[in-house]
Amino acid sequence: MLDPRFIRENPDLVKKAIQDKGEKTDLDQFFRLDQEWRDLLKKGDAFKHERNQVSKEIALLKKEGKEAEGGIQQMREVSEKIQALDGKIKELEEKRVEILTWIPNIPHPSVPVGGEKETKVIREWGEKGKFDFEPLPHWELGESLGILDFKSASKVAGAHFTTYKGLGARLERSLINFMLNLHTQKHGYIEVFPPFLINRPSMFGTGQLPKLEEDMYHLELDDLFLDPTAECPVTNLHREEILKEEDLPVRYTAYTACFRREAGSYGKETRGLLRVHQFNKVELLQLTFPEKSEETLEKILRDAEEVLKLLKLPYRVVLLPTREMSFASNKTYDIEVWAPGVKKYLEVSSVSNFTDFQARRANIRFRRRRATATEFVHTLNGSGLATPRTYAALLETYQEKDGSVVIPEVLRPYMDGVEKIE
RNA sequence: GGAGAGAUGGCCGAGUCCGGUUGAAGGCGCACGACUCGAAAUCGUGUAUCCCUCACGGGAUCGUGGGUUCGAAUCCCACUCUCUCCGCCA
Repeated sequence: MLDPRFIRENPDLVKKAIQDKGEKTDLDQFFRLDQEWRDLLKKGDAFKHERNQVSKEIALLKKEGKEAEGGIQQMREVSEKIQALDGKIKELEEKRVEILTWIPNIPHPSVPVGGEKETKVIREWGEKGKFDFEPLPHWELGESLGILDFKSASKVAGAHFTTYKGLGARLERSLINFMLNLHTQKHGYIEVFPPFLINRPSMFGTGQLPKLEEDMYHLELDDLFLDPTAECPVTNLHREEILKEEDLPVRYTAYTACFRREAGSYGKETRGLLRVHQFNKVELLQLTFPEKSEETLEKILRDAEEVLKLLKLPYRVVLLPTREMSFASNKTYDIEVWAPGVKKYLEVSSVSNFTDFQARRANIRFRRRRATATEFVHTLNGSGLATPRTYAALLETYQEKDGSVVIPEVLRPYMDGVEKIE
């Protein structure tokens, strides 16, 4: 959510952001409602002031045992007016906030304007391996090795789910542990293990609601959502809080399962592990000072890249253009790992600076030492990393001609020394 | 799921029966100042948030939402959450 005052003062900037992000929010309607709301608010406050004054007088008179019927009569009328006004004010306020929640965050000036074509490659890392045989896609490798089983998963849950088996399950768990250890031990994050079910106010807080309701699994009976990304539960750990200066920056890393309906995203890129309804992800998240968020974005990006470097998986970093980034984001980098079997770069991480957008919705503030005013923190997060596509790239990159897969060295301690799956 | 207790400012905690100068006593914490070579201790002062307004000022908020009333932290209703006990259960 943007600051209404900022919107009033920078209507053109906000309009441009709406346009650049491909949203359709009616800003003029917002201004009409906002003005009307403020006018009525002023009127209502004047009546309330009168009521408060006279009520005090009545209290005094009563205390002295005197008659106060005149004032009471007068206030009866005023109260009716207040009630009528309050009704209208509330209605306007709701409409106003409704529009407010549909205004996206403003993209950073460095973000290219436009759609997918404008995606900018920032850097590439690693040598794409040369194979003296035709590398297989991970689903073929996984099934022939007996470590990935899509059939049994579909029996249990449906299409686009996976069962990991044997050393395959072990490999998945190793990846998660490796990443968590890296981020907690080398990068200074505190590990958290949050709930996987999330309530409506929290989902609003991080900006998934109202826009993405259809993309999430929802438990109707309890009105809870299945965690689509650890960003949701972890950011909301601090919802409605005022942090102290010394609490910042807050750095969390969290493993969670992630659940996404992926409604409407059929087509290509859906085979094997490329697009699944349930996956594992280790997330990096920071709450920080407004003046620090830009450098923090770069830091989180590096922390996430480190995972691929250690796994020795070639990747590239891209800067998303305005239409590709999320509603709440100010600037987003994607990390894409090279998967030689499917011969594609696969998105394994999305690293975003949300500036104060989520903090305002979730009401996460901080106070500087010696300051009286509160400020909104800046929230940032990035996957560090999502496992399915990392797993896919790993199988495809480390495959041998005989269909076996070598375990990257950094993972071997987590695999009890297993060097190869065959 | 059943029974009971509770939800008040950064924290603890009065006030709620008997509605009225209570945005809220007291304490802790924190900030500033005095004392001190410095510190501790002590003393003094200050210390919720949000909204409207250029400002003066005004309004709102005592878990959330309704209601009663001229007036609600205080009365009524619903809901949410926390704690204790019982039941059930991975």
